[in-house]
Amino acid sequence: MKIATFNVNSLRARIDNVVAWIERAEPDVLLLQELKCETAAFPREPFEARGYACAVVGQKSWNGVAILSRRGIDGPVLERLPGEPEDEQARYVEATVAGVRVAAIYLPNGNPVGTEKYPYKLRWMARLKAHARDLLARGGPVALGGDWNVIPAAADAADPSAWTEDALFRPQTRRAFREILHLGWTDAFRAVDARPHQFTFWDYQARAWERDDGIRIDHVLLSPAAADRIKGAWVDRWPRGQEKASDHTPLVVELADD
DNA sequence: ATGGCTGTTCTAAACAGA
Repeated sequence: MKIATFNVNSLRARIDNVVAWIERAEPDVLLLQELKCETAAFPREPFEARGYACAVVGQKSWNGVAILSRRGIDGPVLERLPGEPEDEQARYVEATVAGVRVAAIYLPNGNPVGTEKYPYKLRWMARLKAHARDLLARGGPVALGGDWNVIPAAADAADPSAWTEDALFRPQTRRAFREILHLGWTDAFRAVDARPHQFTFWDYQARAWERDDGIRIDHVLLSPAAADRIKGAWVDRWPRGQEKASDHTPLVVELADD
């Protein structure tokens, strides 16, 4: 089963790119972030026509996440991360696909540090940690995939010195990410690929893509029962080189079928 | 560097992203 995560930076602006990539890569499950559209405006037709069921949590203008699956979607569908009921931002959706519990997450960016945005990011990570512990307690295969907005280590940035005070790389951010890993999760990409500088995001500015000046911030974390089934994990750089590309590119994780 | 791009939007001399 191929599970992919892709921050599309507006699905309506990117629909041709996303459909072209699906036809090329044929993921079984696609976790989308930054839909930038309301749930009712989600373009289901091109996906359903290709056999994908859709679980969508959208929001006007910003955020928005979805799970697309060509192996069906089973409930219960969880449409928000527990722990802060007043949080209205569309950043979490979780459902079951072929016996695997999968979540699409869009973790807050947190910049600029020094505003309310950074504490919100840290609270969101604490909520995710608590929920990740509950998910592990169930014992089954789980994949938490998405735009984590975390650079885990210096090897995950072309120029780590440029990110030292950034919300994506501050020690507090990396510590919160490690706390989740240490519950028993596996960074699927790092489990199979030790090479530095394997990026999933390149800024639109300053010819960052052409200079390979990127960061690795899109991740799939696997529970032990899922990690035992890893067949491969790779970054697919093809979409980032296309016209009208998102600033992110997909990460794909392949799990052995039961 | 109040820089650099790209998207959505109360079409902005704005705001957010990362």
